[in-house]
Amino acid sequence: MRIYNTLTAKKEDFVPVKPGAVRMYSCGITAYDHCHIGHARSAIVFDVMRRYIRYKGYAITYIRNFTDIDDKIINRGHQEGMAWDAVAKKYIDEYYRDMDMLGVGRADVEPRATEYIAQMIHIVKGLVEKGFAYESEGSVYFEVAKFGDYGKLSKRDPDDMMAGARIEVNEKKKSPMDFALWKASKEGEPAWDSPWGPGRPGWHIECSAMSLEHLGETFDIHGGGADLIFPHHENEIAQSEAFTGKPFVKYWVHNGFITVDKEKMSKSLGNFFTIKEILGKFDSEAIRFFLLSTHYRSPIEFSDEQLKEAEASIDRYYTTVLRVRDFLGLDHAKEKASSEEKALEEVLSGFITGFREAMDDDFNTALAIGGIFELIRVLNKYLDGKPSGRHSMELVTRSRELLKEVGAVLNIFARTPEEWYKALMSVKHIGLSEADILLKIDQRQQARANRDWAAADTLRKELDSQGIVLEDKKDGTTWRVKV
RNA sequence: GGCGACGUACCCAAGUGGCUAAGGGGGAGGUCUGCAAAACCUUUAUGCAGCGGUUCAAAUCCGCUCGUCGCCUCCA
Repeated sequence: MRIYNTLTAKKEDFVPVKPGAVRMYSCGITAYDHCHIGHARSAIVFDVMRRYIRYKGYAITYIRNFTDIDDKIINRGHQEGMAWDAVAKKYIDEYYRDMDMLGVGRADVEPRATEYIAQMIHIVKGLVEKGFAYESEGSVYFEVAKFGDYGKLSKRDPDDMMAGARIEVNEKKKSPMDFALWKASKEGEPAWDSPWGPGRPGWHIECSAMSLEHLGETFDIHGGGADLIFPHHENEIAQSEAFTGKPFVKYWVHNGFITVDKEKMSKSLGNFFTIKEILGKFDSEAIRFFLLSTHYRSPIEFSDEQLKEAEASIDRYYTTVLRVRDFLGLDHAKEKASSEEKALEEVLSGFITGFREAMDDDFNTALAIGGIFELIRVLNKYLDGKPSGRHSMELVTRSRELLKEVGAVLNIFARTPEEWYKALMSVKHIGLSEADILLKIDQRQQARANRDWAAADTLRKELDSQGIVLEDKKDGTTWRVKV
C-alpha cells in the first residue's frame, strides 16, 4: 500500500510502526456551527481509509477528536445566548446526526478537549521545563525559534514568514510566530486551574495530548483537511516532538478542498452548503458517492449537477442489482451459456485484485469505482445473453458477492433497490404513495389487456410527469423513481 | 512577495514513460418493445492548455509561456 505523505511530498510504501497494527488520528471539528460539505468530505475520506486498512487485515485504532472549548465556541455562546458547553453539545449532536446519515462510522475513541485538560497542562509544563515554552501574563507560548524543524510539514522557512506582514503583533509574545499553548482566561470566561493561573488550552495542544494518551509518542497516520497543514499540524509537530523527543507521526495525510465556482468553500467567503441543506435535496448515498468519485487530494467542484450525476450512477447500480435478483429467481433447470460468459469470467477473476491495486495506490477510490462499473457493464451484457442453469447462477452470485465486498469498504451500495427508491421518493418529494402507484399500474394493465394503448400510455405519462417510470416485463410491470 | 497544486472529450473524472487514453453523465444513431423504460451496441479525444526539449518511445520526464486555484490569518 502506498500513501502520499505531506511531510515528504511523495507517495511512500506504507509500513506501520508496529507490524500489523495501524494507529490513525484525524482532526475532527470545532463544535461551534453547522457542518458543511467540506467537513463531510474529510470525515468520509478518513472513514474509507479506515475501512480499507481494516479490510487489508490490519488491526486499526482510529481516533477522531472534538474541539469543545475554543474562542469561536465562546463567541457563539454569546451570540446565541447559550453557555459555551451547551453550544459544543448542540453542534456535536448535530455532527453525529449528519455523519450517521452519510455512513461515517464512529471512531474507536472520540475524545473531547475538555476531558484532557490535565494531560495538556502536563505537556505544557514539560515544554516550559525543557525551555521550548515560556509563560507571559498567565499565558504560555511555544517558542518557535527553539524548535529547529519548524516548517518541515508546510515547507516554510520561519524567517520568510516573519517577513510577511500578516502575522498579528502581540505584546505578550517574544516573536509573532510563537503560538499559544495555554491562554489566560479573563473574568467570566471558561477557565481551568493551572500552574499559570486560571486559563484554557490553546487550539493545537489538545491533539498532541489526546493522541499521546491513546496512540503513544509515535503513531502511523495523522490526517485532516489541507487547510490544517499550517498552522495546526505544524504546531502539533513542534510541541509533540519537542516534548517527547521522538518523531510524532509517520504519515501525514490531507484531503483537498471542495470548491464552489472554482473557489474554496469556506466560512469566510460564505459560499458553503451545510450537510443538512444538501440532505434536503439529495440522498446521502449520492453525496458519499460524489465525494468518493474524485481522488481525495484533488479539489472537487460542488454543484447540483454533480450530485445528479452521482445519483444517476447509483441508480444504474441498483437497477443492475434488481436485474440480478430477478435472474436468480428464475427457473434454472435448463443449462444455457451466455455468449458473454468468457468476458464475465475474465472481469470477475481480476476484480478484487483491481480493486486492491486501486486502493493500495493512495486510496484511489475513483479508479475503484470505475472498476465497479466495468463489472456492472459486463454483467448486464452477460444477462442480456439470457443464460440459464447452475453455472450462470454461480457466476452471477459471485458477481453479486464481489460487488458487495468492495461496496462494504467504500460503504456505498449497501442498500436494497427498494430502499434506494424509497429514499429517492422522499428526497425528490414524490407526492404518491406506493399504493397510488400500484393502483395506476393495475388500471394500466387492464387497459393493456383490452389493447387500449391510448389509455395505457396516458397512465404511463401521468406517472412519468410525477417522477415515476414504469417498466413492462414479461411477468408484470415494475416502477422506478426517475432520477 | 514566498511556497505549492492543477489544466485529459460536450460535462465530471482515472491514468504520471511503452498494449485500442478507465469509468460515469449528456448528445446522436441502432437492437429490443404495442409504445416505452432498462440493458446492450455504434458514435462523440490520431489526441491529453500552448510551444520547445530529452528518449527507440511522453498525456506521463525537463524548460518556458498562458490560464485557474490553494496556503502564508480562523478554516475540513
